[in-house]
Amino acid sequence: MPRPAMKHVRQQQLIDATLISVERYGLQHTTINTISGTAGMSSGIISHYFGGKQGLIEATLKYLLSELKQALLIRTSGKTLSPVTRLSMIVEANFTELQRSNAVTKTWLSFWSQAMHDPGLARLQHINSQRLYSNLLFSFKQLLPDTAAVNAAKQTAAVIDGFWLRSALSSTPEQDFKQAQMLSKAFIETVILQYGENQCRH
Amino acid sequence: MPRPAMKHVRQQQLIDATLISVERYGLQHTTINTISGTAGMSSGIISHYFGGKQGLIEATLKYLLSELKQALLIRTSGKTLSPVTRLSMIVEANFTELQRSNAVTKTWLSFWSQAMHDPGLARLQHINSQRLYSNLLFSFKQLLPDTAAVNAAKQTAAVIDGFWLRSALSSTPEQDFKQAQMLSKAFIETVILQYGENQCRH
DNA sequence: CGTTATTAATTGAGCGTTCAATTAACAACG
DNA sequence: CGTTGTTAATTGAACGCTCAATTAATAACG
Repeated sequence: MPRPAMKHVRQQQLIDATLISVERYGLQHTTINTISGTAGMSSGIISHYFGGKQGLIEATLKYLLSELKQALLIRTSGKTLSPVTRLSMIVEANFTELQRSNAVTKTWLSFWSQAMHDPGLARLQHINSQRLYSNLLFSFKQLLPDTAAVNAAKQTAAVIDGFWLRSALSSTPEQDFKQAQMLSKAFIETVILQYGENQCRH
Repeated sequence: MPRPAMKHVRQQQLIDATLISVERYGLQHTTINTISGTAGMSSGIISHYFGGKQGLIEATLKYLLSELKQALLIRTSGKTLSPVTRLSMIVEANFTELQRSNAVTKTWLSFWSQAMHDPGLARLQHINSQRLYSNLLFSFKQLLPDTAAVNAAKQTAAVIDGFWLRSALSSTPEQDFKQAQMLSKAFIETVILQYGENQCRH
């Protein structure tokens, strides 16, 4: 059955199966058997398409990173948005349904803890962390003086990641994620408003 | 060598060795051999004192939780502090030298990802998360109306956890932690000040 | 000498990787 | 249109390794 398109399909199926397996068993107890079993294939296929378990793990992380990137692009590219609206879009991109899903939250957390000991994963994690900051900074600079914009961007990045983390670990993730999104946007308003107030008094 | 005090000492030595091992190899590659080797003992001792590897892991997490609790108590108990000062103390307690150390950041992250699949660890994590929020809420309620205080406490908890996470994963943790502490306090000032401004206009 | 503390060796389950064998699809050819 | 050769896709058993737990032996006290 030599089908050239098969490779692409199989790889995505295995990535999906990895997410499901991590959701069910955690990364620690995810084995090539739990993954290949979930995908309805045999264990050998993983080494064949990804060179080994580690290769599949990294491919899965890259997939999540690209999904996060696209979530923002869909909301912004081609459109002309006000800085405040664009900041809202950044928040929303980080709280999409996919990002809130159990499978993905568990996977992100597992990857983060692994990233501290794996230079390859650390690099990917760092790129992602920087991207959030850069995106925020771009919009804040259109609203605030540079120094204030830098601080606002750093604080907002922390708020988003912090809310995301606390929601993911919460016993009621659904409602916590929803409120997290609101409070993140409220936080941005506060930061901007605060500067306006200060300016009145100076 | 039956020394009654030995038990206590050995247990703490093994907990310390666990932290060192997690720092060096990550929780994933931390084995009873890397721990007992670091402690200068043999592997069997872990089962003897903790019933197994998992028991030692949980004891180590409990140790970190108690250290975090004490860091705040030392800064507040017995003293009469203004609400704003107390909020500063809460921030500082979450960014102590111990909490910033490589061994501890790696350990926390590993535990968090495990907590999503281990009810025992999840319970401990949840208690800790709630404690930060409760502590913040207590002081904010002395400064703001209830609704505003609740939101401020949630946002501040997210800021602290978010900054902590981003600093821990940063390639320059030292300076990032330092700035994180500053910007966390700055946010608290902003929230309080912001409310004062609003009141003038209403 | 009995008790407790500790070690060192052993066990057995679980894991990722490898690879020879199998299957399925297409292509070339008569 | 059927036969055959070729190639890619896939399987799953076998292998070697790692690790947590167990065990029995040793050492240090009272």
